Amino acid sequence: MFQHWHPWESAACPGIRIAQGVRPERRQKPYLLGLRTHRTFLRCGFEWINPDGSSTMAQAIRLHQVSPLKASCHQCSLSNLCLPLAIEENDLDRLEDIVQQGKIYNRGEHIFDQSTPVRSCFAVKSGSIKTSIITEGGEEQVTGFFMPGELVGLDSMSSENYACTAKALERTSVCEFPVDRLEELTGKLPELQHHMYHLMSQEIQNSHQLAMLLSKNTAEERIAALLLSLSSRFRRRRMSATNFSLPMARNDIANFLGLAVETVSRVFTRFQNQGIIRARGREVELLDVEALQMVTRDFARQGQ
Amino acid sequence: MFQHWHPWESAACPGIRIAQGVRPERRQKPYLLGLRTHRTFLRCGFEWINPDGSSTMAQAIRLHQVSPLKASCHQCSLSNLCLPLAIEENDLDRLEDIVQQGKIYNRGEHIFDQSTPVRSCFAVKSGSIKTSIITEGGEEQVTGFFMPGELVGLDSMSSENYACTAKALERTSVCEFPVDRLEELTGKLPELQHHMYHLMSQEIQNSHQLAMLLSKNTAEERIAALLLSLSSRFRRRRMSATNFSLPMARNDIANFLGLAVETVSRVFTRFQNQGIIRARGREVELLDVEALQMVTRDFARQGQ
DNA sequence: TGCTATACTTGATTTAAATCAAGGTGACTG
DNA sequence: CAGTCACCTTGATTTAAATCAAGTATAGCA
Repeated sequence: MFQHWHPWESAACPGIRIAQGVRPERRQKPYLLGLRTHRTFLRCGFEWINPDGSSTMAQAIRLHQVSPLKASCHQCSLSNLCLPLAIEENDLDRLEDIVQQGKIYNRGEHIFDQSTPVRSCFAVKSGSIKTSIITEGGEEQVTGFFMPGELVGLDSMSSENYACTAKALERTSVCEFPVDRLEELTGKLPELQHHMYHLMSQEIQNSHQLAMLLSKNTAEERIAALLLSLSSRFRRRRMSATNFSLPMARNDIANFLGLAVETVSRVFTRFQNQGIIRARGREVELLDVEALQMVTRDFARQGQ
Repeated sequence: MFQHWHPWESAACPGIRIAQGVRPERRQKPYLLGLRTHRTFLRCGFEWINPDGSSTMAQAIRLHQVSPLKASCHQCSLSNLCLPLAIEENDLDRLEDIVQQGKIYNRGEHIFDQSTPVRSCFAVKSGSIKTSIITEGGEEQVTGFFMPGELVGLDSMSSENYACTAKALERTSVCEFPVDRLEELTGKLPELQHHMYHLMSQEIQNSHQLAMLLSKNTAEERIAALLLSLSSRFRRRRMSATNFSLPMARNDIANFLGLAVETVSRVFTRFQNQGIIRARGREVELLDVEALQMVTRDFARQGQ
């Protein structure tokens, strides 16, 4: 059920800072609210919301290392996952003409920021990225995690401004596709256009699956689903499906799945005690994939 | 924050039937679970999952009334909301060539069914539609409500099978756009292609907003947000923004927002007691829009 | 006009998960 | 190598919302 799953996220987001002495009112009957992950006020990447409501810009320190090499989708090991997937060998040159390859971002750096003008969408070449949207109040909702070969920024295609912020979870290199040129090209290559439509509809489906998970599933089910999603995505990339390193912090998992960090931690421990997984920090080993699948499906079973 | 909001749904879904004597296990410590809306087992439209796990097909009784008139986007009152919005007057003929206009569905009828081959996407001409996805277990998650001028089926563009089921919430007429011909046309009309990308990215954003709502907001906040979304969409259609009739049942609202029906009912009552709205059945009057906006934003405020 | 089914409401009780609190762990730094 | 900081874990308590239960409207229909 959750096989085809793109969204996932992570990042020991170093930009996060807790505002001091701020007590957001959430409930009708105020109850001393701490500043929980789940509803964390944070530096928005492009601006920092101060406790008094004012905001100050924070300069993003980026490292735009444009590779001297010409883009070469021909040789890319991800060509069967990424956009080249949809293109004939002979048309690949035309994609290479528009792609800017080799930008590298360090952990925590922003690939693009919410509410800034859209220029490009990006394919992950190595590393991983999380995307999140941030409300006026400074609350964050992680909307997805992206692995090599996946396209980031589809939610902003043909919009004025980016709808989300994309942040590198680790040292990450990306290929950049300027949207206007990409649109132009898809107008000429029907297969590429078809693929873009497909990717975008896929993205909608993923997001609906996430909504479903958030609205109907328990903490255990959500986390099991995420682990399985990661597992299958690692497998597709020829990496171990049972032994991997989470690119994201518990914090990000919690935010993505609509849980508190503590809950995520507890579920990990519970799964560990049940012998379903072994986890030490971000290192995870899935010991019993079937059991995990049972957890995600349990709720869908009728009766016994 | 929730101004640009498409998803919404409804429908006094007459297909819903409660399976007898079935007690799905959801919790670790089983607790006599009833068959709640929130996790309702229902006839999937195309098949009915029996308590014993078997399934029987249910024949959809449709009414394909193809209008004798040729499609005329030129005269359509929705041309400033629908696809024609993106097309030059002179190119409109080409859109009219591919659109099949005038199919009418009665309340509860399916426009298309999840897991059946994709043929077309649909624009609502009058009436309203809800889309939902259904799991193996027969659980439903409403993913969106669609009003006149909005496009249904974008989550299935360029896919093999429909990713969701679309159901008429009331007597509804639609225009049908065969996907293959639409793709072909967008290859020739760059503005139309741009618009399609835009609509689809919009759809992704909507879905992310929904995920955010589900994961971070209280019942009151969710319902206030939905009411405001409906309000603004009615306004855009030149209808009263404060006095309207909900096209969907409480049931659908609950499902869409990840709540139990009882909770929806209680919040409606609470809002009414506070003088924010007046509601009698599906008839709703927004008495204090500002107050509603406060509710949705409250959580986003820092401190007092 | 009453019958029936579905939709909606209200109240009492239970629960999963959030919150608060206070630890531990581990990596980097001066 | 002690100090710092971010991240993670565990326990006790609280809470919003679900569940269960039992109504009351409302609409369609014979």
